[in-house]
Amino acid sequence: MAEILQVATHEFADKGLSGGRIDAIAAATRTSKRMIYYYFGSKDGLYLAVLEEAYRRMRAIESDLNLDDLPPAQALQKLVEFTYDHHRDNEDFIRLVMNENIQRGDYLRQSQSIQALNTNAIASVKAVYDRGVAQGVFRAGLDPVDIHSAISAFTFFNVSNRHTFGLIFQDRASHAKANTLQRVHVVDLILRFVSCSISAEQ
Amino acid sequence: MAEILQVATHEFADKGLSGGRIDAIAAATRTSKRMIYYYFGSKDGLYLAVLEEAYRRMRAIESDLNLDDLPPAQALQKLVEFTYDHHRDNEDFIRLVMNENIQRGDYLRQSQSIQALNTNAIASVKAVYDRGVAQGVFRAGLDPVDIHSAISAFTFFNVSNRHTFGLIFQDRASHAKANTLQRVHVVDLILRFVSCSISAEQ
DNA sequence: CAAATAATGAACCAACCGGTACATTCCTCA
DNA sequence: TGAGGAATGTACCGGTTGGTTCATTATTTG
Repeated sequence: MAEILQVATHEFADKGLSGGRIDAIAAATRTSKRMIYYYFGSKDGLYLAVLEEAYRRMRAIESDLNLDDLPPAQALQKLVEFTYDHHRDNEDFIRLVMNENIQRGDYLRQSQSIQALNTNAIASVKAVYDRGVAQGVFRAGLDPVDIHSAISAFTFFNVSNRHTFGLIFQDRASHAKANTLQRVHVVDLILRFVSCSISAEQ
Repeated sequence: MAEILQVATHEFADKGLSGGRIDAIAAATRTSKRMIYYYFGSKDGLYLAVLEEAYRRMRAIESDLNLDDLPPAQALQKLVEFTYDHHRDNEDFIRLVMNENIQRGDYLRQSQSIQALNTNAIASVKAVYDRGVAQGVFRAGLDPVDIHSAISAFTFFNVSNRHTFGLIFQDRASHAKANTLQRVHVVDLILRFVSCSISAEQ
């Protein structure tokens, strides 16, 4: 059953929900199509299980970073770098989320178990941010959710739009650079965003 | 034929390539399925035509902003705001691009006509950025492509991940705020990124 | 006008694919 | 050992869907 989930994760991440084929999943498993329906009931049921499992695994890894041991700026940097690497190395997850957005979040909405997940992520950001504000290195008045959004936006986009972005700029990027925004730049962007000293906005 | 393209754009943006139905498109048109195949040959052919048309329309709108008339910082701000609004108001285009990324850019790659498009966008950014550096308000050493990437990442993500992001944080955002990163913040992020004075990076 | 070509309609098809019926085997436990 | 449920293999089905066949009607063009 774990094998089914694993194969199905890859199939759905690869082809999307409507593009993914139950027969293909069955063929790549040591079990049969019959078993998939026995355990998961329907294609949608399987997809939902895949989605939940992917989010669950994501959270599990994301939890322990021990950011409290570092000064705020370095903690934030570490968080960004971790998120960057993690997204880059888990393309299947990214693609599942993309697909879910194409479905307008219909399946995610069905799953009660996922909703509360990212509250932890926000809590981490908030802790670091508050500490930074208290120490006078971060400017006050920002919403931790916005900081989290910013981090996600970059690291997610970097992976999700790899193909179209890479294609459009491939001529310029004939050099080794991977067509995407480099990690240092993302770190830089975020740190500058929360940083205190800056010229007048607007 | 323009009508077919329009309806097909919506269908593919809505359901994706494999999820979109030729019959549905035909039904929503005043022509017939027979005509779709007469003009576009196949489902893939229609999809490709939709993709090319969407990119073409995108470029057409994007071209004239007259950024040269403004001081660098304001020009950049205007560019960001325009991109933000434009992405937000053209969800169909965003969804098509998402879908194309799920297909790993296979269809975009087939189209020679699209490749050169965003060179203009880069040129705009580069002009503003260079001017800013010359005037001492932007720091030197950045690649215009990275600035463009950053702008795209935010404005695109804001629309593309609306659903999953909104769901996860919906409890927090019971207030009017639309769950996504606000425009002011995106402007702020980008301006801070290119701005000169800032505490030590790292 | 005639010939050729573009445009169109209606019914049809074969493959695909999610899902199921039915029978069988395996495992658990008293 | 035997009863009952869990697990599984095989073969099949019926609706869907991309795509087509054949015939017909406009429309252009020499």
